[in-house]
Amino acid sequence: MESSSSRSPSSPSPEPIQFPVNLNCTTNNQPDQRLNLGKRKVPDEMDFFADYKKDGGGAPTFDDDATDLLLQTAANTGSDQSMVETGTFSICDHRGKSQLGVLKTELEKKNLENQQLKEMLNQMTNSYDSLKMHLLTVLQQQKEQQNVHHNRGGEKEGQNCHSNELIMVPGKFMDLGLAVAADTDDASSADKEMGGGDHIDKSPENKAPRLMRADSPKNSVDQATEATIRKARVSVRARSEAPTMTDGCQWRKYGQKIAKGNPCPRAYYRCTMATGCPVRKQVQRCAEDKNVLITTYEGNHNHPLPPAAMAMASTTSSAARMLLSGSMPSADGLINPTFLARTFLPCSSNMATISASAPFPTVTLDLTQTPNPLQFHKTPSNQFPFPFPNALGGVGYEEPPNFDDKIGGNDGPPIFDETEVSYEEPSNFDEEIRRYDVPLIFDYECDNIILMVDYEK
DNA sequence: CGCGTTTGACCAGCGC
DNA sequence: GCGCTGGTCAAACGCG
Repeated sequence: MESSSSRSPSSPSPEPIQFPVNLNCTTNNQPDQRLNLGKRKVPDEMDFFADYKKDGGGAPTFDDDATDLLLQTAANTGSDQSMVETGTFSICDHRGKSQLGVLKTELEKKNLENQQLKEMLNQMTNSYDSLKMHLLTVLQQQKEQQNVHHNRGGEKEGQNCHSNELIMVPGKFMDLGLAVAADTDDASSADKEMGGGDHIDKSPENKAPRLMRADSPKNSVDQATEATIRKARVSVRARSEAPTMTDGCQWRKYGQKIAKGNPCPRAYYRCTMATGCPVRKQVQRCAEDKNVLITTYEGNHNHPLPPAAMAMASTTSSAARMLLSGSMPSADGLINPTFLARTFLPCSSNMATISASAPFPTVTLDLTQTPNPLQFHKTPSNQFPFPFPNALGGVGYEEPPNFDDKIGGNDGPPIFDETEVSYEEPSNFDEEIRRYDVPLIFDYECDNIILMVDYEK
């Protein structure tokens, strides 16, 4: 935050900002770089010196210069050149030897602790993987049972009935999801899915089951979830004085309506970043609180997104995938999406809700109650336990033409180093950050940036 | 002149 | 069948 917020807003050339999400505290932003710690070979180092600097524990008489000198001693074992050059050898000699031992012990302790933490992480990852596989297996079994049921009793009712019946039943979004085309990489099919740019899902064929690939259970479930999410909507509630949310995409207004029960007009936008992009959004102010802007996204982008747009898209798509996945049936019945939301989003337990009463499953992200704006969170790796490529809101994993120049990668989304998150923002990123007071959540395992937008100032 | 917004009309779905 | 409602279209309009 320091590097992004302290920089002059009128800085002509954007420099990479170092988000302080640093697992290993390599402290690039620490003012004192004389330690030259970057040459050390320990990859997963921790800044155990911060303890000394903070509370002086174990070395109460240290000042920073003395600490540096001692560390030089430790780094240059066998050579006293540095100490001689500083002219403080006699002062630090005895204290340095004792402190060197303390530091070595501390280093070993931290390495051991680091190893234990790694083992814990591995165990948690393994448990998560096994749980996920178990869930997918159960889902597949239930799906097969449902297919058998519909084959027996639902044949004369036709395909439309098949999907319509399921549409309103919580926990059966999987079947609803199968009713939509899955080939969204194809812009034309995506457009067709949205009604060819005219009407959304008004043709009966759009509701007919069209895709049931006999892939592995995992693929089948993932595809179904993916399709469901394409169908789903994500509603974002945020406080804003602006007429619309700036989410990084380009939108064209194509309609406005006064909806029932809300005196504020509802505006309809479609994405204009690419021809034929099926993504729509609706913007409406809350009837109860005019300061609250409700933005509802629908559809998938068929084009690459700029980083700023990817952030918002990641938020919506992640929420959709998480909560819709949580709405799928489990062995013990319906998994409570609120439970999942509070499990995976503990910092925002009241933020995410899901509605199955609407024609489409709708996820609502309430960002008007963000507890800690401007606070960076290091999320657990299982915060969003499902992959979310190109899901709702469209996290396009294709780079824009100049994406490589900005991110520095050739394949896929921006890759964040596990030990140091570095990211070069677009030219207006600082402005966006300040404008929205955006705290960032990094899901480092998924290489995902999640913008939690709090418009309230 | 091109592009985006506004706004009334139109259409489809749904409930009664 | 009718009316209500949500969603979209498209002509008119404004702006740079």
